[in-house]
Amino acid sequence: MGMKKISKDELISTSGHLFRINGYHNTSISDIAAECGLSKASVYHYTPSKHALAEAAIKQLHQYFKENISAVVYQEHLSEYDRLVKFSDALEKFYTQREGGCLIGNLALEVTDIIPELEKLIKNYFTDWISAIAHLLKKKFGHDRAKQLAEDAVLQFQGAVMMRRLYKDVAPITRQSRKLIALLGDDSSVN
Amino acid sequence: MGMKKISKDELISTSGHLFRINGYHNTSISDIAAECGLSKASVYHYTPSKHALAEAAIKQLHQYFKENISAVVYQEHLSEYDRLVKFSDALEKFYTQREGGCLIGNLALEVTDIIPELEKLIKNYFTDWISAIAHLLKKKFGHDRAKQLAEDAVLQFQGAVMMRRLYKDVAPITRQSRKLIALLGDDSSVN
Amino acid sequence: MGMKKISKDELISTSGHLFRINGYHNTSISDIAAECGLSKASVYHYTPSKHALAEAAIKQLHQYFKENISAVVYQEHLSEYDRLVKFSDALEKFYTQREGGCLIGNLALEVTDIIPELEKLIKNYFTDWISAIAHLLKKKFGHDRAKQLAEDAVLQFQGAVMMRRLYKDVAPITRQSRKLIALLGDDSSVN
Amino acid sequence: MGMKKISKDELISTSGHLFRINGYHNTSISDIAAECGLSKASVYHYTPSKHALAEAAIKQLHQYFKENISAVVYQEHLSEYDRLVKFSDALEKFYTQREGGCLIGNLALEVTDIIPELEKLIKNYFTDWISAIAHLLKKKFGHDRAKQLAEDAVLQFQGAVMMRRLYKDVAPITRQSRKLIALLGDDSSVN
DNA sequence: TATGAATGAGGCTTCATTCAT
DNA sequence: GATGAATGAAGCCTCATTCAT
Repeated sequence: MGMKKISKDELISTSGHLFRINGYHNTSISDIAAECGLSKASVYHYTPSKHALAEAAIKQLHQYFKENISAVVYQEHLSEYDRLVKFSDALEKFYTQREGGCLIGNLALEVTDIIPELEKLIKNYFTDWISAIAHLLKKKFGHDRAKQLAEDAVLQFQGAVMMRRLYKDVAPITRQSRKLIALLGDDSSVN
Repeated sequence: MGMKKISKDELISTSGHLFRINGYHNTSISDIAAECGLSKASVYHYTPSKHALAEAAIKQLHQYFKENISAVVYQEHLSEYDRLVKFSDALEKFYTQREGGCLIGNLALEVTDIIPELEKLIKNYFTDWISAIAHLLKKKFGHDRAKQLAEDAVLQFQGAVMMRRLYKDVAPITRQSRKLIALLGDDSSVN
Repeated sequence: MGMKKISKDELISTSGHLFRINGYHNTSISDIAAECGLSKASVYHYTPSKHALAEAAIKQLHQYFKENISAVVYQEHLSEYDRLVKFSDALEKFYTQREGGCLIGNLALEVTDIIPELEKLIKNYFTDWISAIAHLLKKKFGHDRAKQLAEDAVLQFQGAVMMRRLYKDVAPITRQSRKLIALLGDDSSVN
Repeated sequence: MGMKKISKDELISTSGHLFRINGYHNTSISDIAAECGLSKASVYHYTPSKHALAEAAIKQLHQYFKENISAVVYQEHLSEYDRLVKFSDALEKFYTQREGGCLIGNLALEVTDIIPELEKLIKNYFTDWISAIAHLLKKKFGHDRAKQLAEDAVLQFQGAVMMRRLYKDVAPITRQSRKLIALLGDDSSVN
């Protein structure tokens, strides 16, 4: 009883996982503890509260997003189009792989009113996401329109992720990915 | 104490309202009772359980949707375009007026795993919605493509509604409405 | 299930009893429930919190004090001396009968820092007590000195009650009662 | 983390300090550890339990009392009166300086039932205190009356210390000190 | 129909304590 | 000696639900 069973990072990602799949309220500290092979009390060795766990999970995911998904966007040696493709693919893969939708989107709906501190974090995440896309669209569409298109792209992914959860079908996600890429594609028919 | 006469319908819509604004888990029978001017125990004269209340709220909203929003779609004496405009406007108004997002979308995320009976109901709702839109797009786009476009439209509204909740800005909703209409619009440029 | 097992007043006095005997922290809601023949959850049918129970117990005791102990003090048709005797006897009887000391004195030490709302209530109680005694001493000693003597009398009772708890001997209480009466007695030797 | 070397004595006096200010139940081992710059686990290198800490704190204070406060009482080369003045002054200073009342008095109320071993220790402390005072009063008042007066003096200090805690005013303490001295004062009038 | 009373189950959190390093 | 990790037990409180009136 002194050998680490898990790291704080693992606790947070496990919590995030459960929150995403089952929802915040529907995930008890007991569930988290069980999933981690810890006792309930031990969870509190790593975190002061369930709220804090949600907060940490959001931050962790945001960090992951920055490092593994949106980073390409700022690799200025690549063409905007290439960057958009890479970004979009990464996003698609990300949401295609994990069931249960988008942790942050889900938490946005479920706990924003209950844990006001999270609102800012959640907005930060989406704002970053929108900015990343807008950054690539700016040259072609101008600042304002790029912003709008980016916002729409994000909201489409969120909607797609919800549909995927409901219908167990990843097609909508793939489709939004293609629509995003098409924004910088030659021309033609995609809407 | 209250002696307020309320109808079952009012109870259900009040429940739906609270579920939408505060979430399912974050709305207690007590909250519902208080909002209706009833005692907690009295709520159980109208419904056998909280689950049932969620179920009823979904059905009620679905019904409302059919009667007040999607009905136009099948008024075959109007042009597809006119019907789409009316439908889209109704939808926009619907989501623009009520804060807290989409009851059914929210419930989809929060209670689908916990009350399996609801999954079918929720799917029915979205399927109806998709069908309604697809019905209008069929002639122009063909069955399959219409279905896809309709699904995308729905998912865009859902995403927009989430954004609106987060950023307190209805613009995204309005935008999705216009995009939907543009699908049958004369020419080009909207994506 | 539906027949009253206890009244709110009984719950409060039972709580007060246990707080006085065992202390606030050392009395659990479980203990209170058991003593009342209720389940833990049922306690919350009558009170919103343990804090509130302490608050209510203080108020209840204060009320009892006003109605049954300090009331005599203001029966202006009696001589000051007679009133002091009656008051002092009542006080002696009160503290002699119940083990565990003074609820309010105990709570003053244990929860004042933890439930700041209680501080005012506790002060109110002691201030009333002091005022009652001072009211009787005023004529003989003048306002300021009467106040001091009254404060000392109160503090002596509190100290006596603590000693009684420790040594299981009521003599100190009886002694303080006599000393208080002697303040308006003929003259002589009591200090 | 802290690596602060502290002695067992410091741990005990810090514990006593916290117990006095915040109460026994309201002071956690964590609090004590933090105040000492130790980790929670390290506290257990100095003491086997929280109970033992309370016990040690009482003994430590008792020892302090004997060495620094009551010692004068037995310096038979001084007059009783002079010794009483010195004793009383020391006591007044002692209780005036430290907020939170009397550790031992507080513990008497809060943990006597929960840690029966402490009862004897607490009685010992007060018995020593009473004996010290009685020792000085014996000649003038006779053994029995001296004992009573001493007990009353102690109980008055305890009451005063409680009042001081509640009203943040040291006057009552000072007053009891003067009353004690007056017992051997030349003449009359103090009660 | 309406509701006050009651409750089992469960949720979050704290805490004293142990133990391997 | 010092401490991070872990935990059983317990505490406060909420909640959906039942039932007698």
